[in-house]
Amino acid sequence: MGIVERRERLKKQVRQDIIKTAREIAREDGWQAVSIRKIADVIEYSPPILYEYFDSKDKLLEVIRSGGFTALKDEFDRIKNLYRNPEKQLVEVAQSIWNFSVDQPEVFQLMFNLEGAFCQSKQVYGQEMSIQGNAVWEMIASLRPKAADMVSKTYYEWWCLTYGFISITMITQSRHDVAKAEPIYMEGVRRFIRSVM
Amino acid sequence: MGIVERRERLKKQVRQDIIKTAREIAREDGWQAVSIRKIADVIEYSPPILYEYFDSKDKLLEVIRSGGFTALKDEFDRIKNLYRNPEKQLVEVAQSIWNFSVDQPEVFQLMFNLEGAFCQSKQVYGQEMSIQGNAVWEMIASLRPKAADMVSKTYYEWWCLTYGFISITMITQSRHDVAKAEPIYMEGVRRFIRSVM
DNA sequence: TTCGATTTTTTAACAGTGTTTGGAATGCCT
DNA sequence: AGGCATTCCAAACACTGTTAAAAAATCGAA
Repeated sequence: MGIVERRERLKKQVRQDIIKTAREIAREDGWQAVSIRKIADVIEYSPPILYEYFDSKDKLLEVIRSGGFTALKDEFDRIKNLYRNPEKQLVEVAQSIWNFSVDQPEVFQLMFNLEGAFCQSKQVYGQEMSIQGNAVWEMIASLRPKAADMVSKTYYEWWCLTYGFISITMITQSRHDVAKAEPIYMEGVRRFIRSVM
Repeated sequence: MGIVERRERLKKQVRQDIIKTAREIAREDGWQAVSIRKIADVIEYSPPILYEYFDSKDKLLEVIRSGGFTALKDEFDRIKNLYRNPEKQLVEVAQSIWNFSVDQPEVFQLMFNLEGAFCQSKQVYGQEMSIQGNAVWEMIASLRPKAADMVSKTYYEWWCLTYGFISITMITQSRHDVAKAEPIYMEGVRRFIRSVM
């Protein structure tokens, strides 16, 4: 029965190759340049093969986007368990989002449909960044006793601040000047945290 | 010589029709759905005609984007001349950006390559939102005597805050809930202004 | 091994995209 | 009316995502 297993492994490998190739092209030339045929070229298959692994191009993008949200979420949970101080937690979270956007800009772009990236599935951020069971929401809640409504409002503001900094930096700054913007971002985050404590 | 003038007028009219149609399609079905052939269909010309007015689709988008930045800039200048108090000026500016993003979301999306909109020309925000002669920069500068570096930093933070709020709202909230987010945005703006005064 | 069946892969096509070219139709002036 | 210039479009090219059918490869059993 080793044959079947080997096939399974191969299938998973090809699937991962497709995702990896899509991301590589996107990182190199932008999501605009990612096409089924180009991916097929790289993985050395004919274009229709991709539809054995993903229902459509949009579904492929959705998987990559979803993977990004999951990775971030896991990171937030890890941080929540690692530190006790909610202020420290939030600073670490902010830093991890920043690092994520620097290390995997193409995934970040896809997650928020930036720079020509376009994935239809709307519900993702709604789900992934929703209030229920959200680590960051709970961190903000434990900063200071507050009503749930106020926490949600602060959480919303937190996201706007973070997202604004990162995407404006990503859009306007060259890859070289991004490092210069980081301390401004982190300072803004710290000031924000202190303002709601 | 009235014939030549009539032709000129007609040409300008067609040019405006192209822009208007592109925006209408974008507003209705998103920038992803905007195509040369669809525009040609609406203005009742064949596709090649569009290239008499714009060198490429990207140039057409660039004109629309540029128009958005110019409109905002003019509005900022108007506000600067209208009010004396820099705090009031900035609040008005914030309000006008918000209104702009609500009234002409498709232009806002194109200006920042949001939601699948994609216009190559990178230099635009660099120019339009640059420091030199920028009304908002000067408003921030006159809030409190500060070194130019500090003003630029605050200006950067200002843009991140504004952009973050508007685009996160645009992305996550349904058209119906946008109004609910506005006071949160304006409150954030006021708090920001006070924090740098 | 060889034949038949099943699975895997590809070729070819369709409809759509941006863009260019050649020529046809139109209107203008002499 | 004839010649000229302009305006305009049909057709084509190279792409895109996607699908149907044919081909190729694989496997199981005789």
